[in-house]
Parts: sequence; C-alpha cells; structure tokens
Amino acid sequence: MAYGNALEALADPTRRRIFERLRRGAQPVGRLATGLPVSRPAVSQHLKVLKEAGLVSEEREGTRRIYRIDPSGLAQLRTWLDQFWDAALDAFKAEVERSEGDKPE
Amino acid sequence: MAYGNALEALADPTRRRIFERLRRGAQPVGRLATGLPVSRPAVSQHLKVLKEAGLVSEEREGTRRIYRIDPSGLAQLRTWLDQFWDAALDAFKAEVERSEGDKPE
DNA sequence: ACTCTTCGTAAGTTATAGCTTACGGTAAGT
DNA sequence: ACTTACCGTAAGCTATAACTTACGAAGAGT
Repeated sequence: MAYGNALEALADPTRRRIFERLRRGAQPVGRLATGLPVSRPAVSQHLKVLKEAGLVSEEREGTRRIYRIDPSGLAQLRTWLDQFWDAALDAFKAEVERSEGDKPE
Repeated sequence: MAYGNALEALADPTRRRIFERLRRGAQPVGRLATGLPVSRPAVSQHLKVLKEAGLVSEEREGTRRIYRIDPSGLAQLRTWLDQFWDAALDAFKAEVERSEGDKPE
C-alpha cells in the first residue's frame, strides 16, 4: 500500500508546490527553497517525506543534494487510480443496462 | 485546482477505506459504516469531504442517502498525474541523451 | 587549518484534522 | 399520531502535522 504514503505526501500544498517545481527538472534544496513561503529546513523535511513515499530520488553532488521526480511512486498511484476508474465505468454500464431493461422493447 | 481537494480527501486512511468500499457499488451510509472502526457520524463527515472533492455523488432515496463514486474528480486527478508522468519521462530521455553524448561514437 | 556553503536533524510551538457523544430533522411503517 | 430507522450537524477533545530557530556535519575553496 505504497500509494497511501504517496497520497499523504501529495496532500500537503507546500509539498505539491515542491513536487511541481521538480517538474521543470532536477534541483538542489536551496534552489527549491527560494520563492517558497517556508524556510529551507522545512523544505528538507518535505523532501524527506516525498522521498519515503517513492515520489522523489536524491543524488549527492558534493555538498549539494539534487532531487528529482521518481517515476516509481507515480506509477503505483496511477495503477491504483485506474482501479476506481474501471469500477466507476462498470457501475455506470450496469446502471445503463438496468434502465435499458425498464424500456419496453 | 480541484485535484488538491481530491488529494487531501484521499490522504486519510479511513476515507480511502470508504472510497474503496464504494468500488463494489453504491451504498447507503449505514452499510458503509458497518465494519469500519469509526462511528457512523464520522463516516458522514468523511463522505462530506469526499463529496466536496468531487469524488463521490449523493442520491436521496427516502430517508437513506446512497453514495457512489463520481468519475469527474477521478478524471481531474488522472490528468494532473499524467503531467508528472510526461515530465519524468522527458527528464529521463534528456538524461539518456546526455550520456549518449559522452560516448565516443 | 580556516572559512564558507549547503544541507539534515533536534527540539519546541501551534493550528487543525479526525474522532466522539448528543441532538434534531425527515421519511416510512403501524 | 406515534414510533422507528436513517442520517447530518454541532460542540468539544486530542493527537499530530507543519512550521520555526538552533545546531552540527561534510565537502569545497583559499
């Protein structure tokens, strides 16, 4: 149930902003922090959560830590979401067939 | 940014259990509450959050309220997720091309 | 060796999400 | 009309998530 951690991670608005920033490419912590309304340590804490959720990966480069989006967590979320998508469509299909049965043929 | 509300709604474990129960089909509140480790009013509160997030819809049937999965909120989540999917693939592609450039052809 | 940069972690504070019980409203059955 | 079933909302409590400042580690440059 790794999708649970991913959902909890992406629930926070600040964490979403960080994650959306990484869409433009890999970045070190300091650069991610500039422009955000929270302190740099806060960004570090958020990145830790995102990493544990499998949403970002870390690469050390000297004293810097470069963070980038990790597709693995994303993939799990997608497959989980698709289950509901299919279920909702099936329910809709069943609903249509039910009302079809009401029609006088 | 409706996906934000959807993510926050699905972040809670109890709310996920309710949502996953609805995958089997539409159900009234009382039936959803049985088997869950929380009280029935708690389930009502969770359903309210899910509804405001566009993830479930409500249908009144006498004194009962039937809840079912609403595909609209799901669709918004999917499109939002796909943006990161594409971005991550592009970044990966760029990374490969960069290391390809290092190779002596 | 010393300094500076970059970053993670610890400790402490505060807002709030999730839960409970209590209550009221509405529809259906007798 | 009275009772019963089903449900939403209000009020209050509690755990904790998100933030801050302070500190230390670790590498790069002089």
